[in-house]
Amino acid sequence: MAVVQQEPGTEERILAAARRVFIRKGMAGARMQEVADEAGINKALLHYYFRDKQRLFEGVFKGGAEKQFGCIWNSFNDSTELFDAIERFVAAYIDRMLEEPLLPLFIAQEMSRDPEGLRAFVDRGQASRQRFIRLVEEALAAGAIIDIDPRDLLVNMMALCAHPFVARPMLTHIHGMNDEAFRRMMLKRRKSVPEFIIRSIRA
Amino acid sequence: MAVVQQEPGTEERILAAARRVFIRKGMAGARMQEVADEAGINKALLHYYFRDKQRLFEGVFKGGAEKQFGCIWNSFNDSTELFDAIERFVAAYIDRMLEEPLLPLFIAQEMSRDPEGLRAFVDRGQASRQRFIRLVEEALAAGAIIDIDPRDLLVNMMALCAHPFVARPMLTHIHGMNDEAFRRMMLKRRKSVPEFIIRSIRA
DNA sequence: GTCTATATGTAGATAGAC
DNA sequence: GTCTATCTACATATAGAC
Repeated sequence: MAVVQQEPGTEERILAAARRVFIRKGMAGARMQEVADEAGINKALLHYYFRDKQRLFEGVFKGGAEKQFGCIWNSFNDSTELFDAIERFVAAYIDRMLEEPLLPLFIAQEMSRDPEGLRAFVDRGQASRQRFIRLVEEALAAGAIIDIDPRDLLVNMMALCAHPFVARPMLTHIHGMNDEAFRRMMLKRRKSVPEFIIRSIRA
Repeated sequence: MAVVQQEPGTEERILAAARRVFIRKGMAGARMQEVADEAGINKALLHYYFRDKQRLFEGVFKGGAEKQFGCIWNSFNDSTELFDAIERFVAAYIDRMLEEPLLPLFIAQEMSRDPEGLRAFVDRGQASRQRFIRLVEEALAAGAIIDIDPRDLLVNMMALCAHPFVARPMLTHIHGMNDEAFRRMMLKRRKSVPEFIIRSIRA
């Protein structure tokens, strides 16, 4: 069976458009008309493919945890040592979010609106978090780091990665940055954040 | 003129109710009906006091930067030395947000929706940020800290304070915390975060 | 599958009595 | 100043032709 570069079908165009609109405006702010426009169709057809707004939302994000964050959680599987794991995690997180800078704020928003709903995003990473905690315990046993709660450390790592994206409008305004300058700042942080963390926990 | 404990008037009840609803649901998700209900009045009266939703929103948050974040920015004015400033800032930030845990996410959300709108929240802190940067430069000149971009340091401080509130639904679910457990965690971070930062930058 | 046209529901806003 | 009732606008959703 020959695999050719397909024109994206209507359903895929809808999903892609809906994804962009939902992430930009959130569930509450998104408009079916806007999705239809971006997909190059009309509202009726949108409802033909996805009966209502809720189902469209789920169609876009259900089971998508793997695609959204898989590469980030998996970064823990590539490491056998804590400092290396930290470097890889931060790099994976920032690289992923540079592709879709509005994602962190969107996830936070929707988890706050409907805590049950996007739970899949969280549960998926359970195994990887366990693995991370073990790396911390091993580093502690080896005398490589000071005594620190692994969960606190993970919170700090995610905070240092995610916050600049969440607070992006504030930061860009304060420092008079454009999109390109923001990108450069995040690429610098890709190196400086692991250093910041490791300096803090090294024994 | 005797100052007595007044029953809150209608306008104040509206402002308080609107504030709660806006912060809980965001501008897009908030409903005038819900505000009216919480204020114990009807929609018509709401429009009598504030012509439309936009004006109600501005009535609640315009010029409120001082009330929202004043105590946080001012924390820099109490210190003559960097490490002390960091401790006070983190404590002030976390204490303030424990009073109103949804505020960080709300601000991020609305700044993203309308970057011009809540700019006052940002500009207000300009002088305090300058003061902080000077403290960093002095500490650097005194050989107390390693070479670090003061702006990056400030971003890290805000990240470590704000992120747990932004990601609160995720964290509470992952760790199976209730509200009280979350509060305890943040009170612990009130001490551990400054230590984390200072360990990282100390020369 | 895709469209035009329309129905239904809901939220914001106003009119007018008291 | 506060209410009931109503209007208008808009967003979601459906009917039905092609």
